[in-house]
Formats: sequence, C-alpha cells, structure tokens
Amino acid sequence: MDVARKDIHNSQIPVVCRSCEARHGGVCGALSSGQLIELNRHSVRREVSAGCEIVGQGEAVCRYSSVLRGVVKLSKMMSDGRQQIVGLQFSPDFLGRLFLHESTLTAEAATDTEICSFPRPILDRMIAETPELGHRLHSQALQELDDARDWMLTLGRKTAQEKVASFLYMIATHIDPDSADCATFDLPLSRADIGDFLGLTIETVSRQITKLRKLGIITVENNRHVTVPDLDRLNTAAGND
Amino acid sequence: MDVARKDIHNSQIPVVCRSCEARHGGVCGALSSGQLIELNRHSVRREVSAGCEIVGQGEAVCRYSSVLRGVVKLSKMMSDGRQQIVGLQFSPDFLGRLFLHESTLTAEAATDTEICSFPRPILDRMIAETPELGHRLHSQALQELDDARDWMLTLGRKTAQEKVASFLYMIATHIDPDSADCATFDLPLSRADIGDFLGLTIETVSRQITKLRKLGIITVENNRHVTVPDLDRLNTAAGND
DNA sequence: CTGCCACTTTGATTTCGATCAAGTGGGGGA
DNA sequence: TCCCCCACTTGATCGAAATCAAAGTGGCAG
Repeated sequence: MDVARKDIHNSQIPVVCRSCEARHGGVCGALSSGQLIELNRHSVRREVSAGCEIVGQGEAVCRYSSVLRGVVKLSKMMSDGRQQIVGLQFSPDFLGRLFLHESTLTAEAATDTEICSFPRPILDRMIAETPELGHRLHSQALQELDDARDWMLTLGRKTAQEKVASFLYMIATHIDPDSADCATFDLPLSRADIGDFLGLTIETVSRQITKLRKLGIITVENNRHVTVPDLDRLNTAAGND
Repeated sequence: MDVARKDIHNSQIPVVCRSCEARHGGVCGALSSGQLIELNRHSVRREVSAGCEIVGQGEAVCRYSSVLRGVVKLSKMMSDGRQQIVGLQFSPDFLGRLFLHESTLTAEAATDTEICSFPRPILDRMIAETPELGHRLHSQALQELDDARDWMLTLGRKTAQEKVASFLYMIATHIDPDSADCATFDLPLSRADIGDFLGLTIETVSRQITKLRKLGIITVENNRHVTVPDLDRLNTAAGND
C-alpha cells in the first residue's frame, strides 16, 4: 500500500479499527482517517494475560498504548517490597507518559487484557500536528489527576470499611456504567491487589468484605462476583453521604 | 492604549511582569509579548494572607492564577469534616482546572502569598492560539499527577515516621532547591496542616518530629524553622533508601 | 478420584497511631 | 505588666488494623 493508494482511501478507516472500542473515546478518535491509517500501519494489537507486566518502573518507554479490553493496574513499589496501586486504567484509556522517557510506574494487566500499542515518535508527531489530540490527552491527564486526588482522600482519611466500600463503588460505576441504582460485576483485582490499592492487608480487605456482606450492602459469589443491590447505600458506606 | 499602539510596543513587556518570578517557569513564559500585554491588561495581582481561601470545593471558577510567592495548599474535605491536603503549589505554579467549570478542590493560602489572576476566557483563547502554552500546562498537569501518585505511596504504605520524613524532604527540596546535601527553611504548614497532608493527627506529627530531632536527622527552632544537616539521611528515614 | 496449590476466610494476639488529657511557651492586647 | 490565647508538646490509655497462625475453598493436573 503506497502513499497514492493511501490518499485515495483517505475516507476509509483500517479494518481492524472499525469495530475498535477505543476509537471513539480513546486517542484514535481525534485522528483523521489518514492519520489513523498511518498509525495503524505501525501499531500492534496484543493480548496481555493477567499478571503480565506491560512496562516497568524506571524503564525507558518507546511505545504508547490504548487499553482495548480488561483492566490495567498502575503501581509503585518501594525498595523493601511495599507496593501501592496508584491507578486503574479501563478501555479506552491511553497508557503512557508524554514528555518523559522513563516510566515512573509499573503498568501490569490486572485481568486478561488487550492493548493496541504504537511507536512513541509517531504519536508525538501527530500530537504536534493535531491540537484536538493533545487536548484529549491533556483532558485525560487532568481527569486522572482528579481521580488520584480523590483517592488520596480515601487513603489518608477513610477507615478500612470506607476504603473497601469506596473501592467497590468505584469498580461498580466503571465496569457497569449504565445501571443507575444497582450493579453486578466481576472484581478485576485479587484481594492482594485490593489491599495494595487501599493501603490495607489482605486479611483486613477480606474481613471488611465479609462485614459488607453481612450488612446486606453487597452479595458475593465465588469470591469474585459481586452484586450491589443499592449503589447509594454502598456510597454511603464509602463515606460519601 | 489601542491596538495600533499595542502592536508598536510588541517588543516590550509590561512593567509589572518584568521582574515577575512566574514569567519564566510559569504560563506567562509561553506567551508572546503581545499576548503578555493583553493578559496583563486583565490581570490582577493580589496578596492573600495565610489561611484565606482562594477557591472553594465545588465553586464555579472564572479566573485562573499563577502563584508568585508563598505556598498554596489544595485540599479535599468530607462532609463530616475530615480533610486531606492533596497538593501544594509553589511559585511559579499555575492554579486552575482547565476544561471544567467547577473546582474539584479547595485552594487556600498556606503562608502569606501573592497571586496573579486573570479571566478564564482570555487564557482559554490563548491556549487555543499557542501550542507552547497548552504544552506547558499539559506538562505541569502530568508532573502534578506524578507527584500525586508518589504521595499515594506515602499515604498508603509508609509509617508515621516515614511520612513525616517524606514531607520534610519534599519541603526541603522545594523551598531550598540549590543546596545539594543540607538545607534550612521555614515550614510553610502548621502541625495541623502537616497532619492533614500525611493522614495523621497533630499529636503523631509532633511526636515524629521530636523523634527525628532526637535522632539528629533535623534540628528545629521556634517550631517552624528546620535545619537538615544531611538530606540523604532524611531521605533514608523517608523510606527512599 | 486424589492431592496439590493458590487464594481466601477466620481467629488470636500485638502494635502503631488515635484519642483523651495535661502541660509548656511565646506573642499580642488590655 | 500581666494574662490570655494559640500552637505545640508530652503523657496515658484505647482501639483499629497489622501480624501471626490455622483452616477452609475450589480448580486442575495426573
């Protein structure tokens, strides 16, 4: 496919992108069809199974990605092994750190995921060419900043019970965004990961989930499948009135 | 001063801006002299004394600002009064939330401060016209996101001792950036504020400062003035090797 | 079916930081 | 000058979550 052909087909979009969930909310939604074709020529779609690292803390990053399916956890680790999950990325979030060549954190698939990755320089150039693209990434960064700061309130000031309820509420509203008052979903994180997200131990997480179950705020099947009959009640348990 | 005169004086910059500390690192550094003149025509420089609110959580924000002097604390509050400081802004940081009309947090002067504020629509327009300006704000947002995530590790996984040491180390490196291995500075925050930043009570903060003093890692005069003879040692106490 | 392994739950005890309660000291106003 | 107020420190006790320990679960390879 040479340049002439590409131009003729400008109004087309690559076949793999047509049904891609990331194309609307994600970065690709800000690209022209020509840019989409070019980016697609260099992009790699791949499955990453749960537990596999996507980029490591301190590593040089030469590719950006979009999350297409599944949940990616972003974490920081201290030298003695203490770990903190600092963010979760869902489809169609952008994965990468503009303006910096070293990753400041580890990105790891929390569930089986699918990502679409592309070389840094190509996207960097497109950002320079396309204000709408820079704007979208800027906007996502600010949203992530708001989320991080909300989470700081949870980490610093909430009780274990409120932390676990906050976590479940956050997952419920992200995984199952339609349902207004009740929700049902599979937890994307193990108890250990939930502990690392909330700054708690695995035992405390387990005990608090049991308490919320006994209070009738949630029901749990097979350890991972959670039903929330009343989201407002869960949100109250999370300390958010 | 009409448009013709402004253009003639393009190579000039407004008098008040000439010695302004925010003009180089801050947003104004990305503006042409014409833009600087225009922005200056609508901007207000003002003193805000310690403890005064600049914007409130949930408030509509019609002006952005630059911090010229002093320290501004960003905080979130729960309905029952529990509070968490989620960030500190130093000169020449930008203060405001692009793309959103409600402030998601409270900004309050921690020390006596000076800020330069200007109407939202004017800066929004300049951002659209000047890629370099958008780039700078994007870059600051990503830096704040990195800082917030570092702080999440501190909040979630460090002990009280490490938290207080981390706080002192952060302040030392921000206030007194030159000195490589030792530092001396006034704490910009009260014990209560430090507690709200670290997710601790005022008593615990006080006890940990006393311990660090007894270990010889810091010396304190008049409760506020701190000297750190060996920054590396403080950083080790903060859990960062 | 059996046994193993990873994950989770539950229970007993300890510990760190919160809470409750004085006490100190410096600066400003009457 | 005195005294009051406020920010901070220090001490005693309490309690929530960590730690230590053991006992389920459930999936899966053999």
